[in-house]
Amino acid sequence: MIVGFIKDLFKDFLHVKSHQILKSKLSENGDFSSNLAFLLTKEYRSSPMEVAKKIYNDIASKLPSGLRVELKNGYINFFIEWPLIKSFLMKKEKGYKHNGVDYINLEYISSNPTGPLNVVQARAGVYGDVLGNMMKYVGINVGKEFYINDAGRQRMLLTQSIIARIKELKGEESTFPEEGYKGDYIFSLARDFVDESIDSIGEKSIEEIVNWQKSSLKKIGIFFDKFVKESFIRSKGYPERVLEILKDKGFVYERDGALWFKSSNFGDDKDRVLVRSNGEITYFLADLGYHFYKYERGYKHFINILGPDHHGYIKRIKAGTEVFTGQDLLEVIIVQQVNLKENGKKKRFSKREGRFVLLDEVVDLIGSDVLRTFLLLRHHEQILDFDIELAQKESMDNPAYYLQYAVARLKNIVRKSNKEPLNIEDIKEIGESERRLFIYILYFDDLILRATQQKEPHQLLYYLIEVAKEFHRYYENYRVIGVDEEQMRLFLVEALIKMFVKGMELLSISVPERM
RNA sequence: GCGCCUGUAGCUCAGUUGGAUAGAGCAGCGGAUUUCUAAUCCGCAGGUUGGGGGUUCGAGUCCCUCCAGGCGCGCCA
Repeated sequence: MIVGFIKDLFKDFLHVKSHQILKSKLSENGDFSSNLAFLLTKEYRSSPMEVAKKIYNDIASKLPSGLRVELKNGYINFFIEWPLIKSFLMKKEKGYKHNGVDYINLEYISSNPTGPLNVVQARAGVYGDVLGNMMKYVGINVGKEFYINDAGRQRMLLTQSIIARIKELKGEESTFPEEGYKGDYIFSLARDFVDESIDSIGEKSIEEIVNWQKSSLKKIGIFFDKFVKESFIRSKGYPERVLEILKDKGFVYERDGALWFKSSNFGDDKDRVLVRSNGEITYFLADLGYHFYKYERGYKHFINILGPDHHGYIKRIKAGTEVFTGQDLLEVIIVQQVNLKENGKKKRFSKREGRFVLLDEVVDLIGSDVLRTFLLLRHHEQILDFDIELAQKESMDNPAYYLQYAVARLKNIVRKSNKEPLNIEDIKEIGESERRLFIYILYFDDLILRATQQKEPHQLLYYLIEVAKEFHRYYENYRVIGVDEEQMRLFLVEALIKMFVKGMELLSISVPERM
């Protein structure tokens, strides 16, 4: 935690809110810089450079060995030299001080079990998965959860669709439900359950589809701590319990035979139905029940990752949750859509019509590493175009290989060298190129913390690509094996391997031994 | 109409909760291998950050407005 260490030098200036220690872009400006002087020009009534000088006088006596300071244009620039790098590398603990909430529920994908997973769902999946991994890495206690909507109307439609196909198979007369599911997989389910009793088809087909989904998730390296079924939530009476609380607090009223939640009190466009006039509860009330179940298990903060078509849902689910927790505990993150394209032209994506790109197909075609990288390569609020032909054609240019190749080169050096890396205590000096790489290693934990706080996993991917670039350049210019510095450089090589392995584990990109 | 998101190089995108000279990949052009893996590296070229106004030491980033695109607005989930 090099950034925190530098910031601690400025103990007298903690009141300055937007003080930042930034990683410098240009090496002439040092490794890190502080913008503090700019923020204090008013208070000190003098120019940034003058302020910087005063600040420097304050901290000069506290500077540890290996930390050099230069003042430039009002910036306070820090140069990290080997003695300081060494002391950081020798520290055992990461030194994260995460403040506040540390028991977080992270819910993502949460699809209807009405068909196999597709590429669109995989985006939110990969995003949530990596975010969860990073949270765990920085020491936050987080539960990754998948909510299975195995109840309600969509389930009924699924069952009806299958029954209709079974009748077709048997040559009986049947009418396919108007909004039924038309995908090919319905035929295969129909064949599986052709001799099944009508009553059990619903449950068995859901079971089957959930298994498909779980195997797809495994295939692309997305993992959950827990799966929760809507049917479980309903059978345990959670929706009713929430309903009672909402009633007690006076947020429920009856109109047209239905029960409504006063979500408009919380900034929603209009009120929302909790119980339909036919007595059935809505998806919304069941979902509130699910959130109550999360709350009951002691979670202090909930994060839901949803698709953009759900943004109209945010207000009401936040409002409902706030009523029974008494606090604003729910945070909703929208991961933007994936546009499926075919030869540059936009393709209609509809689950019911059965026209969508199956996750399994894509993974088989381009591989999990390439797909994950492709999905993580953009900010989650950026719409992403996915063209399967193009993705296949360009898969060789995918950054996943660039990262993996760097690791393969590193591991190859270790294999081929017959020497041992130098003990860190015995390393007296390093070159500038090595120093730059060590700085990347030092900053790694800071970067993860930043990416986690901002909930932007793509930052980690970009960072690893940047380090890989720095290493590939190093590799072209310096030899490890057979030179005087071999053992020192072996130490660097092993440190880099550790960092890449850690980073790629968080991203669930596989680490090759050779390529 | 209202709400949310987006607009940065020919294309696809990064850009530090406002920081120094806006960066990468692809595409284009030109180079580098008797030495640990060329799935690599180096160089050249490419920009009115959608338009306009504002806030300030400083704006791609914040505010206002206009333009363009996407998504949502159900007693579906």
